Amino acid sequence: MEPKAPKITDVARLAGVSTATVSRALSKPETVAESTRNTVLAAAEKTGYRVNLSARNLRRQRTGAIVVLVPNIGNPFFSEILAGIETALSESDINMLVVDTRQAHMKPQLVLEYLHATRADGIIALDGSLPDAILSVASSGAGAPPIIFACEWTPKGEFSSVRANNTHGGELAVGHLAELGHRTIGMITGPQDNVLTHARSRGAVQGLAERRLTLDPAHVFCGDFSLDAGALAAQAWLELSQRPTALFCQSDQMAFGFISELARHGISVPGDVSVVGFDDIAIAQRFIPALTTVRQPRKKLGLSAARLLIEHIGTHSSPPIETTILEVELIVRDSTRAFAG
Amino acid sequence: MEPKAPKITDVARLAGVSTATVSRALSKPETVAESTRNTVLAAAEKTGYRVNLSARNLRRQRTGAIVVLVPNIGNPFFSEILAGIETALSESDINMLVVDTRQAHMKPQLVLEYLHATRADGIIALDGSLPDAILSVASSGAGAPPIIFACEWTPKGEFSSVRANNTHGGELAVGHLAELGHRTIGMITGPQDNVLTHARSRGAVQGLAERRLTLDPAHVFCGDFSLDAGALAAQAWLELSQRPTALFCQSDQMAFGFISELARHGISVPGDVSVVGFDDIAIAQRFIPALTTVRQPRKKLGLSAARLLIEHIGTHSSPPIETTILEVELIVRDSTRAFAG
DNA sequence: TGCTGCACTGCAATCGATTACATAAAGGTT
DNA sequence: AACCTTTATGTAATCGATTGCAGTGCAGCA
Repeated sequence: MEPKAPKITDVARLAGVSTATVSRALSKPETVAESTRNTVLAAAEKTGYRVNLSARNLRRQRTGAIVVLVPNIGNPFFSEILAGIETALSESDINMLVVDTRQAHMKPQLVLEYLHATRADGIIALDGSLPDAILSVASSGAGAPPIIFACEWTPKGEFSSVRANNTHGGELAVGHLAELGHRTIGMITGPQDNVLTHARSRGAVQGLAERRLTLDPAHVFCGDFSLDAGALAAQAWLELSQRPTALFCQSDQMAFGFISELARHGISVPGDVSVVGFDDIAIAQRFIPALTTVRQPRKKLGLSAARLLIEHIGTHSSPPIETTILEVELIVRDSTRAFAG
Repeated sequence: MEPKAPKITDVARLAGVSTATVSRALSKPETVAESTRNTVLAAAEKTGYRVNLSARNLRRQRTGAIVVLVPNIGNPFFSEILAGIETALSESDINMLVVDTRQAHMKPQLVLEYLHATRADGIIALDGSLPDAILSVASSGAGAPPIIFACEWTPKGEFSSVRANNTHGGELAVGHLAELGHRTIGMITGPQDNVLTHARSRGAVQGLAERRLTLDPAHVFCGDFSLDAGALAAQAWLELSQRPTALFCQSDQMAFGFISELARHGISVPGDVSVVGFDDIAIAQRFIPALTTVRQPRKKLGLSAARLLIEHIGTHSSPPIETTILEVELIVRDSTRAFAG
C-alpha cells in the first residue's frame, strides 16, 4: 500500500546509468552529456524522485538551515524582520528554523543546542541579551556556526551585526520636537540594560544638547518596549507636577500605550502632549492620532542580515566582524504639534 | 586550528566501549549498565560530543522538523499562532521551519518541495487557499507527511484542522450590536473565496435572522482583512445615502482602518457608528476607542494544531480526519454604544 | 556439575547521496 | 601510428549514527 519513496538507485536503474551520473545530472547538469542528462531527468520525473536531504546534508557536511533566535515570536516588530530573512533565504536553498528564546534565560542549555554546526549552518540572533553562557560558546568558535545579530547587538561587539542607526533616530525624534518649540521633553526608554535603549537615549541627549536643552531625569521613564510599559509611563506622567509637553517613546508600542492611557484620563495627543514613537510598525499610520515616528527598515534589516550570513556560510573562512548600519527616517504624522506655550 | 567536531567513535574510544553502547547510553539509557553509562556520559561530556542530526535523521528515517506554511509572516495575526506552535514543539525535539507562501501562488513548485517526507515529518498550514496542485499532492498521501490546517481550512475538508468557532463569532458580533438597538448593521468581509469569510458571514446572517433583521447587500463591503481594506470600506461607507449605524468588521485590522479613515472625515466611533472587530489582537485594547471584538484563542490554535500533529507523527498510521473547534469570546470595549435613534 | 535465562555489550549492516579516483572513449597533434 | 587531451561515466569509499543479531558472562536452579 504505502509506496516507498524512490531513491537515487531507482532512478539510476530506470535510466540505465550509475547513481553517480544521476547525482551529477541533478546537481551539476553541465558535467554530463546532454543526452544522458535528458534520460536521467526523464527517469527522475517518472519515478517522482526527490533527493533525501538528510543523506545529502550528511554527505555534504551541512544542515541546509539557519536558525533565527527571536525573543518573542508573537511580537509584530520581529515578524517583519523574519519576513525579510525569509525573502533572502528563498533565493538560496536554505531553510529558516525559528526558535523562541524567551525560556532561554531559564534554560541556556536549550538554546546552546542550536549553537552547533550539526544543527545549523548559521545563526541570526534578534536578541541582544542572550545569556553569557551562550555567547561565550558562540564566540569561542569551536565548531560553532557563524552568527550575526540583526536589529540588536552585543555590547562588547564580538559579533557581526546589522542594525538601524538608533542614535540618529533618537536625535531626529527630539530634534523634531524641539523644532516644534517644545522645551521640556520627556522620554520612555526600553529596558535598562538594552543596547537599543542606550543608543536611542544617547542620540536623544545629544540632539537636545545641540539645541541647548537637557533631559530632566524625572522625565525619563524606564519601559520595555511594550504596550503596557507605555501605559504605566502614562500613569507616572500623570503624577508629575511639572509635566513635559512632549515625549519621545523608544517604541511605537509604548507610544500607543501611553497615548491610550492618557486618553482615558481625558488628556489629548497632540492637543496636550506631543508624542514621537520609534519603529513605524504598520498600525502607526492608522492609530488615532496617526503616530509621528522614526522608521526603521525592518524588512531590510532581516534581508541584509540573511544575505551577509549566507555569504559567510559560502566562504568557509571565519570572516571579519562587520557592522552594517541602515539609515532611519523621521515620519511626521499627527501625534506632534507646535508647542502653544 | 579548526578542531574537528567529535563523533561517536571518539567518545567510544575514550570510554573504552563500542559505538553501539555509546549510542544506547545516550538515547536509551536504561538499556546499559549504570557503570558503563556513567563512563560514557563522562566521555561524552569531556569530548563535547553532540550528535550529528543529519546522520541520526538519515538512519531513523525522519527529519526532526515540521514546516509551517504561513501566508504572510509579517502579519501579527499569524505570529501569535506561531508562538503557540513553538510552545508545543519545545516539549518535543522537533523544530519549526517557517515558510512564507505568498509567492506560492506564483510558484506552487516551490512549496511542493516541502510536501515530502524527506523534507518534513509533518506540516501545519495556516493558509487555507493553497493552490489545488499542492493540495492534491498532499492528499494523495503518496509519501506526503501528515498535514494539519490551523485557523483556516480547506473547503472540501480533506484534512484535519483546528479552528475557532467563526460562525458563532459572527453571531456574537451582530448579536451584540442588535442588542444595543442597532437595526441597520453593515459588514466588512474578508476575501470573497475565503473560508473564514464564509463562516463569519454565515454566523452574522444567522444572528441577524434570529432577531428578525437582515443584511442589506449594499451594506456589505468586501475586504481582505488588512488595514487598507478597512480604510477603503470607510470611503465606500461615506458614499452611502443610507448609512448603517453599526458595522461588523471580520478582522481587527479592518476595524482599525475603518475607524481611522472615518476619523479623518470627522466621523466618530462609537459616537456616530458602532464597530465590532474580530481576532482581538494585542493593540485592540489600546486603540482609541478600545475595540469591541471577538477573541480568537490564537495561541491555543497553534498549540493544539502542533500537539495534534505530533501525535499523528508518533502513530505512523494515517489518522482519521478530525476537526477541532475552539470557542470564541465577545470582548466588549468602547467602540460600540447603544443606538441613539 | 550442567543447563537455562537474563543482562550487557559488540559486530557489522544500513540509511541515501556525494565525490575522489579510475577508466574508457573520442578527438587532436605530429 | 603513437601519444596526449578532453569529456563522460562508473566504482566504491565515505559522511555519522542506529539497531538487529549474536556472543559473553554470570546468577539461579536442579
